[in-house]
Amino acid sequence: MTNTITLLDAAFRQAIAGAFGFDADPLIGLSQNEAFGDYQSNAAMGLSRQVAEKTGQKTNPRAVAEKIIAQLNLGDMAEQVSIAGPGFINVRLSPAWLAGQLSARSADDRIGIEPADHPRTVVVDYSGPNIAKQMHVGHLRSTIIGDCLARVIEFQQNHVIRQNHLGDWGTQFGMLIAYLRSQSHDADSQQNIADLEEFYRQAKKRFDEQPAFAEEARNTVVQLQAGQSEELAAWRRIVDETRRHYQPIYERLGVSLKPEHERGESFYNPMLQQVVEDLLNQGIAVRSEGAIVVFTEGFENPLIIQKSDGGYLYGTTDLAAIRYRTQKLGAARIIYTHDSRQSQHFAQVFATATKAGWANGVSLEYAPFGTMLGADGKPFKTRSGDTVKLKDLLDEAEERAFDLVSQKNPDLDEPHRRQIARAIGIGAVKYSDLSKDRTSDYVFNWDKMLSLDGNTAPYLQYVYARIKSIFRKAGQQTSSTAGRLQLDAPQEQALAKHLLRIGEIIESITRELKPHLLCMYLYDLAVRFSSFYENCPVLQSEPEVRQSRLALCDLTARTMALGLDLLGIDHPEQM
RNA sequence: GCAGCCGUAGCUCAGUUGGACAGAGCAGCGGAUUUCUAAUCCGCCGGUCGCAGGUUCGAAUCCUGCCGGCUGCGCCA
Repeated sequence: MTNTITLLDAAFRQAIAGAFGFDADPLIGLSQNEAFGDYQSNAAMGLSRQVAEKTGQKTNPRAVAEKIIAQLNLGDMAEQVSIAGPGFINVRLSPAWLAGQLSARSADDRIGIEPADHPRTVVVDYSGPNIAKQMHVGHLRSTIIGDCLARVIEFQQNHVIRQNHLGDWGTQFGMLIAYLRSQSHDADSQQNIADLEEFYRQAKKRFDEQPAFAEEARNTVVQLQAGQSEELAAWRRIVDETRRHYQPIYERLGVSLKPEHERGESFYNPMLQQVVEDLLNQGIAVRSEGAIVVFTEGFENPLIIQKSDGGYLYGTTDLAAIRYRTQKLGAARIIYTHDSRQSQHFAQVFATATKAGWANGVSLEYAPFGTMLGADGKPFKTRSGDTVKLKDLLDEAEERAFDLVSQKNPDLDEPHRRQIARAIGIGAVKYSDLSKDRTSDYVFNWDKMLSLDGNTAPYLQYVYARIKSIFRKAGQQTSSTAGRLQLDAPQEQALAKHLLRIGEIIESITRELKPHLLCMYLYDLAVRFSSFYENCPVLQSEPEVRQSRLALCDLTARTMALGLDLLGIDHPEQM
């Protein structure tokens, strides 16, 4: 169903055209203060000048507003349209219209959310763990923000292609493979991820200390990149082992990445030489200080695409990936969810790809995010100053949540408490991250994210569980909630108006790539529902009111469930 | 040095892209419970939007300059 804001936009646009004979943006937005109304148009102030220029007559903004209203036809949508202040036009939606809208949405599988006008193929590049290393907190934001964006854009019925750009190629693997060989680890020996990490440390040390080993490591890279079977087999074992480590973490996190989404750096290896040649042929790349580089406007230092020893760099890989994604995958939009410290790198890569004509008509979008900080305002570390492993973080989240659940609901059996604790603990970690504007750094705080008060995952999950509890008590299926809605209480109207907005939110996230907009929406939904819950008895009401309120509960639950699903957060039936 | 990001209530964060007296949560204070899950709700207190100019009918938002903090910057990714 059409978004309210879109309906108002169309009606006001027509009214402006009718009043003044030209098209203008009605500047429709939510009212900042509900005392004024529900939506407002801010167009009159700006328009008064335009009108004066075109007609040569001075018209004050309030008079402009009056002329717009005279032409405005909102049908049965509005209960009241009024002018306030310098020329704001306030619209208050009518309860009857709201009730009709909600009934229609109630009957719809997508609760009335329209798909994108023009579905596109969208590549989302996120997570990108490093091979032979454990995932740590530094991977968390890319993984969950990227996953949320992929889900939202996919829900809009765009064709989303997830791409996990693994760090699975490069000089470090020569070191590691050479080291493993020297330790005479035979082909069948199974190293777990922690061993690999330790071997890597030792390999690095030996690389720095022993020239002969360094030489061997370099040769091993060459053999690997040339496709020598023995080295390749060793490399595959390392990749497989690392996957055995991160794939369960994805599943535990509720992240939708699967092995089929993996397109690591190694995948682009065969294309790198061609990328460099093409850029040289086009005169975009030049030789400089023995390397092949691309200078981009606004940056002193160039993007290096081939080292003086002939090796390629991650910029080369990123360029090859853009080419692959546009030409082979047919991407119309490519979204990169990566650390904001990469901004310069991506600016240079995008500029180069654009110049080379590899991104014609394709939108290259960088969705950067800030750093996770500890309570001291410095990057989040363990007490001893080490990087926090993602696995340890999730263990602690579940453990803390389990203590809370056990405290609040000691009667449930332990397996059930564990299950709820998983949803709450993981949900809390994800939500505390997703609910902040991704561009800024944010402070990680266990107590706040697990609190049941305030803008937290548990609070949202609690609202969902409460609604489900009502239906359990009611002893009826949600499908029997259909029927006429009546919105008499102010809390019912406030909830209804908010429910109607979900489509607008989804749309703006698709555009702005900001999951926190969904979090704010859901929190507001939870607050409004809680207020409704306090003031409007459901099951004890007269049959008609009861039916109407059950429908409101059902729609709230479905909206909450959808929102949490899009965030990748579980919603247990019971807490 | 060059480039980018940031500075909003004691704390953690919003601020719908230039609109009405700057909003939430937490903490603090005060209320509500024979409840449908109180893991809740309601109220109060709290801000020179880093500072100074400028543009505009109108600025937390745009421009300039300072102050303070973070980040990146040729052969790692």
